[in-house]
Amino acid sequence: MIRVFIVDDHPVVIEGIHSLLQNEKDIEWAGQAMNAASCLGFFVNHTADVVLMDISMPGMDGVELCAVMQEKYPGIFILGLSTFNQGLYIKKMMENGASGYILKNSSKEELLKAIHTVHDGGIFFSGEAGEALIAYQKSSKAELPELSPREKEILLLIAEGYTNPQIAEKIFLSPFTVDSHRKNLLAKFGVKNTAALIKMAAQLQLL
Amino acid sequence: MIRVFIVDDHPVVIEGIHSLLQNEKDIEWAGQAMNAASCLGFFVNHTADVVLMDISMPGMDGVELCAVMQEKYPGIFILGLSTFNQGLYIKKMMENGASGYILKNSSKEELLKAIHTVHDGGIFFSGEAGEALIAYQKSSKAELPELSPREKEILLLIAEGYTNPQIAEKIFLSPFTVDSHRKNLLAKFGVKNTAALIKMAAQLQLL
DNA sequence: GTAATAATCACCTGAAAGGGTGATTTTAAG
DNA sequence: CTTAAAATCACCCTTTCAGGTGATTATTAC
Repeated sequence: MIRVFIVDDHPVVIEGIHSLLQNEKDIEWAGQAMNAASCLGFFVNHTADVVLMDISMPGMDGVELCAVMQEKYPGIFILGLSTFNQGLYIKKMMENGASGYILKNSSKEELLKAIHTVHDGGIFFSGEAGEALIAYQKSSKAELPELSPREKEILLLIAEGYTNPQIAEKIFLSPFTVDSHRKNLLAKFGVKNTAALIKMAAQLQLL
Repeated sequence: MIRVFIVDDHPVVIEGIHSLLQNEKDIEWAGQAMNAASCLGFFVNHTADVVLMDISMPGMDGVELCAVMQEKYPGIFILGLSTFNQGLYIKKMMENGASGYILKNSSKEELLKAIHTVHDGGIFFSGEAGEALIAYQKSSKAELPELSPREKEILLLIAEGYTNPQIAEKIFLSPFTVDSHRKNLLAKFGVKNTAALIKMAAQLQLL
């Protein structure tokens, strides 16, 4: 018997998964939560075997919650859950100890398979999620670069449309310095002009 | 008796809404579809009163499908459905004839209220959706500019990091022409350099 | 304390972008 | 058929960007 708990801020999704799982003999509905706090509250006095966790929630998101849960309850398997097929998120979830990732547009069969696989200690990726992850890793060795505070600041100003001289005036620096930071940004992102820089920054949610 | 049909590519969502509505006496489940084509197929021989329509689907998306449905079956009320609270989409759905918009993280009560309101010929916005719409209209006079196919094409290439000469070579145009398009893009977006252009394009999901 | 990183400043050069103006040619829509 | 919009091409000039190289001064980590 696998006790399944779900954290998702969409009642429709909770209801949908509940409904899909309710006739499964080897699956027991442990409970549900609509945000990270109420999830953590639940596990103070209860437990579960597999937690289905939405990636995007108000307040603490799935990525963070995943890390906290794994630290406190390392025996619980976490299965990421999202409508998006965003490689970056999948990667972050996995780095934080999730055992798999499944998209909400998966079939009932796929959902069950994911739960069983994860419960048995395996790793599960729904087809599209796997593709998204691979596509992500291919498309961007991206590895969002480590930016210094100054670089982040200047990146934002560049994105706003300010030129080097304008930025220099704005934050009281030499235009040469601003230009150095700008060039470092290009180097760190591995791109060769501002257009590509801003595009990547946007995709990495840095803006 | 209100016959409700749903179009959504997420089985979990279909199941969830089905489950939420199945005990409502004045609501009848007309059917479901997981994409635009199968939805249009259904309405050839059947009908419904209210259609819950996901905004983001593979192939034709909700915005387009909404327009097609409204043209063919003007008597059917359409209620937009999404996990996102993106003002831009809400606006487009409404422009294409939807009668309202509701987020998937709404409660059962809100869902029922939305269905009834729309069925009675009213307009319904779930709280957050309304806020998102207002926030969108405030934040960006953005009004995503109408771009010609050529402009879209060149915008993408600029975002990829290609320079005017490179783009010219790639699509067999004079560099002067590419530059003209580029300047038109800056004008249409109301920005003064590439950085701001790409940032806006990214925010408007044009990349 | 010392090594590594961040932050700062400087200059040279050529390429690219941005502002302005104007024009011809398709193509689509009425 | 006519009008509007899109697409095409051209050249002026100034600013900004990008590549390369090198250097000094905090700040932080070990």
